[in-house]
Amino acid sequence: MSPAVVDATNAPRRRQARSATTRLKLLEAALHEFAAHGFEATSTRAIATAAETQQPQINYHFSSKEALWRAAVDHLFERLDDVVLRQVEASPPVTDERSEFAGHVRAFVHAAAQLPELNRIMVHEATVASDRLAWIVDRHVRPRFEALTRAWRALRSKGVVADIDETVLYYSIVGAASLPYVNAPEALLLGHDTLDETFIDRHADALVAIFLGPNGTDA
Amino acid sequence: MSPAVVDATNAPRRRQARSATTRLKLLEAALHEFAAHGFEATSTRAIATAAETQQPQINYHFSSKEALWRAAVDHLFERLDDVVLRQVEASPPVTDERSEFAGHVRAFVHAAAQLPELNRIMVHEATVASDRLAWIVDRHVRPRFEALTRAWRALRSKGVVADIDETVLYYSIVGAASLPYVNAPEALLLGHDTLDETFIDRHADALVAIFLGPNGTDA
DNA sequence: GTCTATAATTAGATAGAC
DNA sequence: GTCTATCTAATTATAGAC
Repeated sequence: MSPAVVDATNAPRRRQARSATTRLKLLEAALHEFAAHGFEATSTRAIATAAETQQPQINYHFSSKEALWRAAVDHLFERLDDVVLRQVEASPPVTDERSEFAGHVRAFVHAAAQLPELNRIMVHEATVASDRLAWIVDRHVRPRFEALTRAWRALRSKGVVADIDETVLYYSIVGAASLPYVNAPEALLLGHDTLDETFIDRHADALVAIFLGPNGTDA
Repeated sequence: MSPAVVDATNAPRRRQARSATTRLKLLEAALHEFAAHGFEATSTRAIATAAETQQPQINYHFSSKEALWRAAVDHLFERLDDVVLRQVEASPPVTDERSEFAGHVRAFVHAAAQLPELNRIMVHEATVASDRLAWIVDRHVRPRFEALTRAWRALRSKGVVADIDETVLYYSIVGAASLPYVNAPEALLLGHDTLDETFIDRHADALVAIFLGPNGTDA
């Protein structure tokens, strides 16, 4: 093939590849900025600069700032499921429901540390009612809330865990598991690196022991 | 006294009283708005409107938006100490260190529910390093962090509580105690009113049981 | 001290060249 | 698809009348 023909056939492909790259870089930059500052306080210019592109690219690829936010949140929850699944699969197989629950608590602690953006975006949004909050709760939070509370109810009715209300338990576990990573910049100022692997392991061990008793991992 | 004399002596006093009222209304409105939206996303116009005054009053009374934020945060931590002290004094007297710690956990849960603005402002600020975060950590967080970790170390060295790292414990307690109230609008969408008194009591009971064992309140 | 008017920046979104 | 230039609206802070 002559160079002219090669150009004619490959140039569109290269453009498509670059477009996909721009889109992904915008998503990643948006996650980081929205998690750090919240939706309103994040400027589309700051996101574009972090993504090494121009501000109007946001409207071209996502039509609006809010559409970019929703795409970034969807992307983030996909990654959460990946991380949790990988963690659960990497742990030794479990025989009973209580150690299965313990495994999920451990997995969620590691995911919260690995994806601090998730719980940061949640607390930025959850402090006031809004269309964005209603959207994220309907689409992502409620199914997870119901899965966790259902599992806890099952353990509770069998009498193998403490007699604690499921909503109390949900918020206590999520709050205890996420705050060290949501507030990592604060912890650093206090002289503690919560993103250190040994901290994360101690944290996961402590939460399993606290919420499921000293033998949380065994039968 | 003639009306003219009364006016001459009382008008300045009335103006001072109105000034103090404007200042206080701005402080309260600022707390509510900053807690809901975070510093950058809160407009001084919204604060002034909520305080039923004009936007330039903020610069007159506090010189800048950031100075208002600092005054509001100082005001908030004063109220936290009030609420915690009142709670601790209202509970039955304690005989040992473990039940004293349990009383403080209970008091903090009630304070977190009564002053959701406190932990909302903390999470809005703590997700990224900034001058405001450094200020609030140095002035308000560090002394409280050190008091709690010191008390836990004492209990731990006596072997009367679980063997959990003090930094892990601090963030787990604060996270578990505050999230239901920080995220109260989210919980409402899930169908749970976390600001209901019976929820708060169940929550406080659960945290004491979880972190201090089933006999947290006894010797 | 309170209030209106406004100055100086910055925001999200769009037009149009390439 | 990418990029520059720009429109409209909203921001914090200030000037000055009362």
